Amino acid sequence: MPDNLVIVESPAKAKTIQKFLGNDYKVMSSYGHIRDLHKKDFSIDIDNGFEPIYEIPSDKKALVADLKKAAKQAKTVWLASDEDREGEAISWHLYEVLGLKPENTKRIVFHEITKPAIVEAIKHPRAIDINLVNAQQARRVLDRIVGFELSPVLWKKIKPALSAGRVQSVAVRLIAEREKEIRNFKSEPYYRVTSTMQPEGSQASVAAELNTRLKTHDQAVAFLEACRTARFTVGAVTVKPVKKSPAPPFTTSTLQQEAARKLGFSVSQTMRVAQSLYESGLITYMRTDSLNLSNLALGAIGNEIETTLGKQYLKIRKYHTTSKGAQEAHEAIRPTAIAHRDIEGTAQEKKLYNLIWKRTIASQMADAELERTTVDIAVSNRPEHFTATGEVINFDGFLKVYIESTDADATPADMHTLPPMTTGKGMMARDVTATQRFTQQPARYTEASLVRTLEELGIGRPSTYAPTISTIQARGYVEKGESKGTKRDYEVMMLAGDKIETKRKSELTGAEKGKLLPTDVGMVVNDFLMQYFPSILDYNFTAKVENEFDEIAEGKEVWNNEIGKFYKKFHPDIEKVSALRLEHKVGERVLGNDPKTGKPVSVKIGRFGPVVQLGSKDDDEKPQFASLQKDQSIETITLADALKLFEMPRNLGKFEDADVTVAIGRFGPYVKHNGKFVSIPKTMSPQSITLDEACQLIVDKRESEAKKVIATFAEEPELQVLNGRYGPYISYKKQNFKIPKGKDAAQLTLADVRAIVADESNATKSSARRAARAAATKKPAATKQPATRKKKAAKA
DNA sequence: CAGTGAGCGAGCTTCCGCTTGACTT
Repeated sequence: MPDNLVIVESPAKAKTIQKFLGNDYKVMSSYGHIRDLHKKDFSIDIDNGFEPIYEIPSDKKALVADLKKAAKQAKTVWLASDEDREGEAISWHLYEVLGLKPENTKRIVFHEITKPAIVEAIKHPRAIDINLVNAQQARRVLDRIVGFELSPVLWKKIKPALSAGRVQSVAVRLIAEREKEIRNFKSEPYYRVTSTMQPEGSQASVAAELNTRLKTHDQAVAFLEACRTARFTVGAVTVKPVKKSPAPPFTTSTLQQEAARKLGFSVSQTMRVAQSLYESGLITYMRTDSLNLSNLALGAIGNEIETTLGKQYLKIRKYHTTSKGAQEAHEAIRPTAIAHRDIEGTAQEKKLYNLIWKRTIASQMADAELERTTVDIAVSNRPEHFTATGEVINFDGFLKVYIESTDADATPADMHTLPPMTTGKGMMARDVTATQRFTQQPARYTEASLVRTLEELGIGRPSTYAPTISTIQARGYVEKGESKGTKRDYEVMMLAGDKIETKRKSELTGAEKGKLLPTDVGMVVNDFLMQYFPSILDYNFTAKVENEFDEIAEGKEVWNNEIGKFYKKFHPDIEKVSALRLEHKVGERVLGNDPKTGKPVSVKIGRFGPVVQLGSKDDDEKPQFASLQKDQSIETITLADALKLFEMPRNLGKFEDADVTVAIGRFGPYVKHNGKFVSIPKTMSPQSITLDEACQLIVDKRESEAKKVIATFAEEPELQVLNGRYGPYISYKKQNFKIPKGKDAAQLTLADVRAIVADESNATKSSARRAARAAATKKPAATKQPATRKKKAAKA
């Protein structure tokens, strides 16, 4: 047993450091925090200075026992967790739990996993910084107080199992407020005027645009009329050098953004792939807010650029973070060996690695030098003028390797040159076009753009961006989905030759895919929290408490006092709001009265989501309830639409002596007959479907069911060849397998099928399991009702 | 992807940050 025990946070890191330190050291990992507040209890002694009550979670007990044993055998224990608030606390918990002694415990830190950095760190040990630890305890206790006092208020006033917290509630607020902006947005039309011109005596064509937008149809027509007889002359020609600089190397949030834009990865997908690259030793740590690259890495990158591209492409740069609250315990995300351009791995791993490689290289490359030419073209009978621009790259610099993407809809940087034009030269307009455009509504958040905004606000940490997005979906506050656009007409007027031609065209506007949309529950919870707890939802709340944590870390404030001050203000609000007696349920909207019965109709959040209610609970008769459909919302539903929901279930009549009923279930409208269900296709509506149509659906379903089983085998009842929506497949113990191309499903023998199952399960085991896991974590977000979902999960 | 289909008076639910692992009834 070596004399020295080194404890780091991550096992992959431990492996690397073990190599650097050799046999005199044993390097182990704590796997993050080893101790925390109890999972289920409040675990804060309010009356006793907010003393936290810690426990070692059951899944960490074996690990802690191992660490304890190793610590006993070592002469010196080196606590090498990260140099930030959380890392310091991890070291402190280790010190306490392992029963270490000051004389044989050393605290060391490094910001990069390189041999020189580790060796240097060993030379400069220090003691645990208890002020920094206390700042972490304050952070932990504050989050627990906010989360565990606020959430029960929501259970009581809105719906069980909801949650609120310093980070997630602000994330929901951003999405909810953006949606309100969009709902209130009034699009204004305007006219954009473009022209294809050609210098006199030349065949070259020049794309030019008018320097102002025209407001109305009449103004656009008047302008085109003027152009009919106008002369066009080149005015000022300006040539300006333009420099472009590369983007800094990746942090967690910029990696998530670029992987979303360039590769279409979700935030959690990016982290999963990055984790596997990290574990294979291919990239540095993937949860970081640092832009720093180690000197060792800079040397290697410089060498790579110089030898493959040439010295003129090299420019070593030091980037400094500007993001709020960055703790910079690691390096930026980079390849561990820059000479490796390509790696072995899955397609996703290759793509993500390639992205990281390019970004890292580009960050140390020379600026691109461009020349931008702007030509003004005067219109003889109008004050406005056209402008044509051209761009030439004189030196491509970093553009040779990497161009950062933007969120704006793909507008490729159209690099083009202009033909020679000098002041005074005449221009011919081949055509002049006025196109009606509309001011654009604000864009909804994507996962990645939400992460960017949270980071800008200093809310959340690299390790929590992906989990936060999962949480707000799992709670049903937000859904990832498409918003159907609306069709909009616009006009295009074109002057060609002597004629002005007007065309009407139409486009789809506001259609978005993969965007984060607030649900009714999300909206109601946000409104509620904004009304009663605005200080917690304040975008600056985190920044403010971070300042206090900094004071604690510097030893200027005592953490218990700071939490005490907060609690004194916060807790009475909780008491007050819990005791409120509200006339209507939170978020309830009264739509009017049912014309038939005169009873009131209202919409609100029920136990299982948004419902419409007919009648009041004070009536003699019990009120009737019906769930809102997926595309309906509490805020926008009309009385007429709400009343329609009560028409379900409808009894259409009898078929083969059994009732045929129509209803709307979790997965849309369906026909029920004799205990069997058939989905109603989108082309029909549950309100208008006839008995004949319904019977047809039932018969069709029977037919496809009959065709479903292609082959079964007496020897293996669980093995079947079935006909699915996407063609024939093999089903075996709840798993499905593709049938290889070129084989006739009906002709397969038992041996064939067994071979396919054996082969497929061997070949795709890891990826299939990974996919299953992804689906399992994703599902809760997609379905609407938590209660039924849980039952299912338990069964499965 | 391979098939699902309710209830609105049981119970329990929840935070943020560190880190990876993964029973077979």
